[in-house]
Amino acid sequence: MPDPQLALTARVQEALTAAFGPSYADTDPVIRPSQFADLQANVAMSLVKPLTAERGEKQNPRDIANEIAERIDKGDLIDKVEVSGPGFINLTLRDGWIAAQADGVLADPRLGVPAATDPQRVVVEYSSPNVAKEMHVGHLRTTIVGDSIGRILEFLGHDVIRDNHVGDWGTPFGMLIEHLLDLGEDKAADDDASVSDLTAFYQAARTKFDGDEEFAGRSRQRVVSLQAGDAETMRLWQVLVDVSKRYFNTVYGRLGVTLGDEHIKGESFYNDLLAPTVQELESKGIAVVSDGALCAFPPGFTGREGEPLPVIIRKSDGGYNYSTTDLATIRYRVDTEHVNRMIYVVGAPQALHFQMVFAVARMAGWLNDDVRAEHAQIGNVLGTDGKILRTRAGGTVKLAELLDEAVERAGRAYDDVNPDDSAGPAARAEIAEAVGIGAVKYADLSVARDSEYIFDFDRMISFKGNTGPYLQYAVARIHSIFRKGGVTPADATAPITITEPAERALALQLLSFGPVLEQAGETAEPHKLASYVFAVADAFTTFFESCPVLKAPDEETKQSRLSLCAATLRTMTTGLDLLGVPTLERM
RNA sequence: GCGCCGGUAGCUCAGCUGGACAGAGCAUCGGACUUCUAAUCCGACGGUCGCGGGUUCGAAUCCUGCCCGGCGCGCCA
Repeated sequence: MPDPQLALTARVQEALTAAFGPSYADTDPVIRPSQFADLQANVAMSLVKPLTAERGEKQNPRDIANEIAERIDKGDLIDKVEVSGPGFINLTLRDGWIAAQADGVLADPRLGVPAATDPQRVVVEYSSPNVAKEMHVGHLRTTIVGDSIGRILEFLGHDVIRDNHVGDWGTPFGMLIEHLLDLGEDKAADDDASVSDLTAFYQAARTKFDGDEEFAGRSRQRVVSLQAGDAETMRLWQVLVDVSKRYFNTVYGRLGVTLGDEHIKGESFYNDLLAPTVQELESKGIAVVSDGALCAFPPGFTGREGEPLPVIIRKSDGGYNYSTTDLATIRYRVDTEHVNRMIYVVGAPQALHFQMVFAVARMAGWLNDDVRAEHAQIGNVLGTDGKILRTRAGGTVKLAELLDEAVERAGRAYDDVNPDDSAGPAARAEIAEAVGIGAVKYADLSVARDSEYIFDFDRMISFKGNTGPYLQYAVARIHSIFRKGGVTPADATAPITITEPAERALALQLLSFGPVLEQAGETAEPHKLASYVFAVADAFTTFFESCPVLKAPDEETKQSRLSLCAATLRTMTTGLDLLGVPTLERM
């Protein structure tokens, strides 16, 4: 158990029992980070009331703190116990304990992160682009954040089902298929520009649909054929899907995202499940007809005039919509995939939609306390002007172009630092790619996912401060030490000893990887992991400046520091990998 | 009207399982390269935590009422 907070909690609880009796055995000692020690126990103040009642006279928090403090068994865990202020108990850990725990981290393939005791099957739904549409910045965050959530939960030992809920069904496909026919479908099949520029393709279809009655009519007819499963229509539909999949995979590959074809379960997948889902809702009395549409009215949701707000599950024309699909999806995941948790990594504007769909799913009994669904809200991406990010021309920013620019900027930054290009163009290209992509991803992952965030190239690729490049650089410097020293990180297994404050701070930092990951997984918030990796890098650079490794004063110190470097390296690379940020051996 | 997100240092953001003087990065200013990568490090400066009540020994954090910005709200997804 390398987690200092847990270790101290147990130790202080023993003291609480010793001081006040077994009824206090489960009292939370409220161990928190401290500015005056490693950690502090804040329990004394909150015990004033119960102890006053119990003892019949007014108790003083400082006295209570002293009663606890003098009963704390320091053992090999605690170095110092001090009571200060109104009743804070400051706790300083023993250097030897920290070192021993760091040794444990180094020796553990899981870096001291315990595997989940109650592994869950969890669906992470993310990215979810639309077929026949280009991916834009809006997809960036859901893709990157969702991927990291999946990686984190998987590392924690959960059974993660990645789910790319692509928009590959519904009314738009009538016009898309007709437009494809007008262009000549053979053009699409072999990657022709007419479809590879998906945005233009989609917009052209849209324009025709809005302006050409004959085309619009054909399109509506085509939707009916599609819903009916007409073979020729399905074939054309498949052409569009295949082109789009190839395109998605190009973007995913470049982003280093773990999504593949096997994770695609688009809206079309649930087509056959829509009718049975609706039927079940009807038979359970949840769905009723209103204004010709079949609706469910979850309690507590009202519209503009205070009237009950419906979830429409079958339109008055008999067709289904996205609420129907989402409900069928939940039902499928519960009945067939037997999941415990569903995480929807989707934009914040859809909050109301998901609240209502989840409410209906609870009414239907598909969701309950053991089967949870949560909307991991993703805030909008803004430009430096604070408005929704757009190109100068006012269009949506294409993801592929954005990544190109990031890599280009990273390349230029590399040139500034390394003007003679001594490592050669291949190395330059590799570094620029990793730094550019890593910068974009880290910038996205380092802010809380539900807040809007301002996309600013200059900041994310500035190589200073809390950025991807800074972290990659810290990793590269550790690699450099091993290269120069002629040893590999795997060879560093000597025990860690602590003599310098920077060593102590770094080793202590390494012990928190597990608790941080657990928290990030619980709340589906990768930015907590990002903050942690930055803190490790920060502790490392301080160590790097003040504690020479290869030129350490003696051999034992050198070996110890190599071990510390190795543990740091693995913690950082693992942490960055769970964020999906690439690392480099040199840069 | 209802719902969601935000309002914390000049800028970008953490902190919000309540805890001791509110943190980081950038920017600004001042230092550090015969030493393992200076794409670095050390230091200084900088804040009515949107506003008012309430709960508490203690509130940026919890409750409540407002204000400001953004977004969403019957048959598009």
